[in-house]
Amino acid sequence: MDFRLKIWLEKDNQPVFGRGLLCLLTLIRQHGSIKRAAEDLGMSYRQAWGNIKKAESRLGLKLLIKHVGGESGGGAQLTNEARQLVLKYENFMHDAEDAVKSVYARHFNE
Amino acid sequence: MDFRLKIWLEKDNQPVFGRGLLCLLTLIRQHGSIKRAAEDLGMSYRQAWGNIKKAESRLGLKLLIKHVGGESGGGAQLTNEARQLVLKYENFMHDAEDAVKSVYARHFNE
DNA sequence: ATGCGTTATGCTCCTTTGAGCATAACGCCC
DNA sequence: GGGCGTTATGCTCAAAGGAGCATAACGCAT
Repeated sequence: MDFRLKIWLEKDNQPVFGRGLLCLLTLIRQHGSIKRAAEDLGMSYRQAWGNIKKAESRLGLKLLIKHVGGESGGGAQLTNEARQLVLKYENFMHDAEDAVKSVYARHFNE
Repeated sequence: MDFRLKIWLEKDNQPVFGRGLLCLLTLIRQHGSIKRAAEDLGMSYRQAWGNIKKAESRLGLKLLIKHVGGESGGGAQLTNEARQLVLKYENFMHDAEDAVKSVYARHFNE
């Protein structure tokens, strides 16, 4: 017996940031490209792009600075707001998981 | 900005108990009937019954003692194992929510 | 025997969600 | 100008999950 946990941020009762975006933005930061980040996650570019757009719309802020055409074909970089959000959510999720883990141990491992 | 949280128990990497079953079993206990519990939750009897059956199969134990026919047409009662599981999960979830709530406050409310 | 209310179960329909295809636009490089 | 790689976006298809309908079986009450 084990437990699982999902945590995400909401704004106006709509989901705006969860583990999916965390992974996506982290990889975009590494690669400088939405396309390659999506491939790394095994998800379609189509979905990655749509998720980001929806989150941006709900949050009311830009997460990515994107440029199309040029030397490498184009690319994407995280805005300052996106970097801050990634950091905040990452720390929050990590601490939350630890907290729940200890609560679980207290309730289930005797 | 706010957060949301989902917690459930797993066995062999398969979900076996979450908020849905908690509500369902609690209402079955009150009403003595799967049908009326499902109606109270606004879900179909079909789904309620299927969820319970699947959980029983994955857990490898009976959650309900059911009888069909008779005075009131039939009914269902929780087994001892079900009552224990409900209690354990309820306490675990409650404490986990409190814990995450305080983690959230620490990270987001300054 | 008939009726009633509940459990038990299959089947069809609808909605959601993601996958994948097809383009278009763009800007560097040759 | 042609090719390449990336962003941008619409469309179609398949898979999953829930809703709801249609029965069947059962056992008490009348």
